[in-house]
Amino acid sequence: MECVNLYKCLCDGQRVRILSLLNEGPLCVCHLVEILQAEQVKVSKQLKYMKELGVVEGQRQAQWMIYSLKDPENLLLKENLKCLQKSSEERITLLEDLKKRTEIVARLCEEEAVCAPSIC
Amino acid sequence: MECVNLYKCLCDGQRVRILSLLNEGPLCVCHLVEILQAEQVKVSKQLKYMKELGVVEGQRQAQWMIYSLKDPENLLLKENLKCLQKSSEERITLLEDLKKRTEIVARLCEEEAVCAPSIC
DNA sequence: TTATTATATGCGGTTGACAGAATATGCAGA
DNA sequence: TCTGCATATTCTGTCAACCGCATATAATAA
Repeated sequence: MECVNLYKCLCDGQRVRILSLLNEGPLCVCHLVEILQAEQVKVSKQLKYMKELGVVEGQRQAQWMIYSLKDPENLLLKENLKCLQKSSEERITLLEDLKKRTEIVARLCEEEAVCAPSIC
Repeated sequence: MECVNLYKCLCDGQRVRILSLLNEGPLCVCHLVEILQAEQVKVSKQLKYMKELGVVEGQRQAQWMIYSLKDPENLLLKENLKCLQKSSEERITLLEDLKKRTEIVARLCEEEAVCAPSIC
């Protein structure tokens, strides 16, 4: 993946939040929508945009789409997320997102939800 | 400066090269043009773009404009440049640019050029 | 003043990104 | 098969970004 493509993703606040979430592990669209409190269409379009840039990838699991980072080891992405989560104006939002994610994942595992195997 | 603005700068190869150069210290437009082997108009426009985003700033020195990073200590920028210079596809280009810069700066100091005080 | 060098701006056109609204697809269960 | 849920795509319009070209400004030197 070209670095420039990664930066194209990072230059939008909502995409940063999505990447920060996916950095912790795969998630399906409906949970992203829930965490970000955004419209489904918008989230879906952001994911498509990042997919075309080779930054994320999606995998169908029954009627859900599970998205994940294409290269979870990508140093450039990880460094940026670390930086952003530490000291930016976005810090609070990103940390709250991660907290919500933890709750959702716990809930899914407990309920043994259909999409759980890919996420937990 | 908002992080998003920095990423907007980084998502273009030529701007990355300019930032990598300015990270070593101020430079005037004509030397950027020389190093990047690009048209003056284009470089000037890139600088204007980054100036409006609050990432670089310019200062007139006689008939030259000396550009520099607005916040030379910005961690996010420095980390990204370090990453890019180390392990990316752009590595070779960036390092060659820095080499050319060293030569130019040495030349300017030796010649005691008018713009030297701001650069050396 | 005029000429020269360095740099910036304005204009027309093209492409890219994003929004809102509507519609389509894919899958599962009855 | 029909229904419902989750997700994606298409369309239209708008605004941002970028290009090439021409021109303007700013400072200096002659």
